[in-house]
Amino acid sequence: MELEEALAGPVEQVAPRLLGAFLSHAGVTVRLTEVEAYAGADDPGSHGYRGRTARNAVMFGPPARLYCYFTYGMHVCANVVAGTEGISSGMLLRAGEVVDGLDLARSRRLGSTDRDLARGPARLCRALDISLDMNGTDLRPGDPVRLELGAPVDDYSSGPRVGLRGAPERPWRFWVTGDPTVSVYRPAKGVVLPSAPPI
DNA sequence: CTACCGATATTCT
DNA sequence: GAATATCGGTAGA
Repeated sequence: MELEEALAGPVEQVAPRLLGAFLSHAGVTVRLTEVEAYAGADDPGSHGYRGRTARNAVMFGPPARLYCYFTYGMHVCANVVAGTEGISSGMLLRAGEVVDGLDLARSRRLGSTDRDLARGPARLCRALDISLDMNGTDLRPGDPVRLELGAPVDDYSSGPRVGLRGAPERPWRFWVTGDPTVSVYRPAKGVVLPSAPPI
């Protein structure tokens, strides 16, 4: 119940609360260092923008569940659903630091340095062995994928989301300031920023 | 470090 | 047919 309460607010306010939280699955635990918020019918960048489909249905469900999707023909990305049931939302888990199960994570990401094990949304899913089968599963203790909030991280930054052509002005990407495991900023093809990338 | 490119499923136009 | 909430490889500075 505690987790649902913490995730009940507006997604752009809840998202920073995920920084420093611990996500565990299949023997690996990651400390989240970077997330992005997506919400509602007025957010063109969100999968829920054009209404409910088979893929995004979980975004419209109750909070504290996992929304997994398949993209670019080969990658799985994971979100935590927040807000209120009936209004689509999701917080994309973009990056984290492996704090437990290091050897397992390495074996799933052969050739990667430790820093890059979960540096990126699809990499994070591979390090944790999160697959599409986990779409819609609960995140409470005792469930296969567990999310535990840590102490709130005060020193975080925000900026435009990665890889979107629509609504780049919404600074709904949040990351732990200065953390080396935060993923590199890759703007969408054709998007030019007015100035240097945010720090 | 940055820049480009190919792989490739699902969704949307 | 085109775009996409991406990654890993290679090339070059």
